[in-house]
Amino acid sequence: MTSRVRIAPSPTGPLHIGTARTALYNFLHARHVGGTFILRLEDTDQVRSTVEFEKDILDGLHWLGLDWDEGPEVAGEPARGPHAPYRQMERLPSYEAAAQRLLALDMAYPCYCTPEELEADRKAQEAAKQPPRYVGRCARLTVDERRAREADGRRGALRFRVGEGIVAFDDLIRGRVEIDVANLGGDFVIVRADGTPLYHFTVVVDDAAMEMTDVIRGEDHLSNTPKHILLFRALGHEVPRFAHLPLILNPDRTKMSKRKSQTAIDDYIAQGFIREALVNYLALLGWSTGTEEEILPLDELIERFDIKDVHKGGAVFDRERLEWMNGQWIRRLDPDDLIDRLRPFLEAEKVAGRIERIPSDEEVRALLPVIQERLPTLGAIGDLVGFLWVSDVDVDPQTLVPKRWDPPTTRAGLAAAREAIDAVGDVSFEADELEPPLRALAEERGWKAGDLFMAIRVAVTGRTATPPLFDTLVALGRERVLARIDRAIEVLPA
RNA sequence: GCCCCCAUCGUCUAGAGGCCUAGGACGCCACCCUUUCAAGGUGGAGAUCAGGGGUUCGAAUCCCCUUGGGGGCACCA
Repeated sequence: MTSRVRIAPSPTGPLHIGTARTALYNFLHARHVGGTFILRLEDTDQVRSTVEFEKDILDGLHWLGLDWDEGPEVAGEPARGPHAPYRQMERLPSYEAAAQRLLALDMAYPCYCTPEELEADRKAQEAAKQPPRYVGRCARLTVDERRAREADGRRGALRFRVGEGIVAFDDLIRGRVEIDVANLGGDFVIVRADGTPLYHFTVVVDDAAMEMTDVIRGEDHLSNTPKHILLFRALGHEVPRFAHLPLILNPDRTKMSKRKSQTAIDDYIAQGFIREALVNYLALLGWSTGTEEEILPLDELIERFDIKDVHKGGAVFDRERLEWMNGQWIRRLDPDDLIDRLRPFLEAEKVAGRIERIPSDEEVRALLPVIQERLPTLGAIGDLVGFLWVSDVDVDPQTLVPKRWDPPTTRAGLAAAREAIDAVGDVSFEADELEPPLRALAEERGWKAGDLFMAIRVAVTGRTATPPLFDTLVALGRERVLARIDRAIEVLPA
């Protein structure tokens, strides 16, 4: 049978790094083995689920290039795949039917315990240093007793009988795992008193209905797997294979969380990380090719990926390494592509008031040779060359004076440089034409070229670190260079 | 508290009994290149392979124990 895998996010928050990685691994596995990648929305938590988050998650997965073969309808696009709907709140009847079946088989029973009773049980167990578990108060209720409680107006939640014994399975990544049913915490609730189904139940009903063959998910579900296996069996369905991925960790090695790390894919996108880098980085967080290659495009990842090579230990998310990889990928982008991707960031700079005008594609293209290898992220564009698109720059008199120079020398240097630059003229205002006269000037006056260049750099950009000076002067244009040097001379202390 | 999982440089990792006086990458430090900043190049510091027992002629690699870390035990997902 061909392999069927899925990503089943819950729209209770923006697309999370961990969800993205799980989606990626499922996607890589599906594509590698020629299987089917399914997207299912688990929105049964009505309180926390929103359509905004739903859209955010879908957009994020698309952005990453993780396209699914089967999934829910979105924005007018019909659902894809033979198992629609792919949104759990639209599948309520199937959970209801499954619940009725388990009830009829007495594999599940209504539980009328109140939250207070349950809470009291829990406290007592905690005090006795016992693991929390459902005590089974409603497990043996007779039909009459149930009827009496219903007559009292009490609505029962539905609990699944876990029974006893050992549940074992062969995890694709971890090997054989055996868990005693006695450690599951007793009979667990599968349907709330209000009739809405719970995660452990819906996930199994759907995985069964959608014919999933491999369930690839985070290690945090490892301990829950026996519950799922029990449910698959109770439902009379074949149990899929499981693969539990190592967790992505905060620097303190706890499960990656919003509180301690940046977890929203949106934020990475907004900062100018590109999909190739994020995908490449995430793929290598918990898996490796076994070789020393690390810059790998998606098609290459698909070709090399094997679920059996996934690591067992958790991996700390290292933003520095992601940034390095992002730089690697930015350098590999085609000019037109880079220009397109830079545009939203230039617009954002404008909106934020950090630049006054958005440059044309041609302007940006001319800059590419000197900025492409200097961008760790797309968002760094403003910081790098934003001085090009503002009318004036603030020049700090202190930094304007090179370390080995004093104000008078700087004044003389800038004045002489202005003259030399002016002499180059408009027509030949190019890097190759500007450099010789300025070097000659430095030599003639006995200045270190670096000092003279630094004074000019600060005068025209307001900063000490910029792309190569002559390219910068050309990008600025003759008029502005001359004007900015004039202004700089004015701010110099007397 | 109970159950489960995990354990190689600070971090991501290579390593599936001898090729390991443990390799690569990020980060860090030098140097080279160089007008600054990057990029690139070269070199360096950095892991007694968590510790202890076995098995074996031989163990980072296999087994056991200990320790440490993590995850799970909801009418959340």
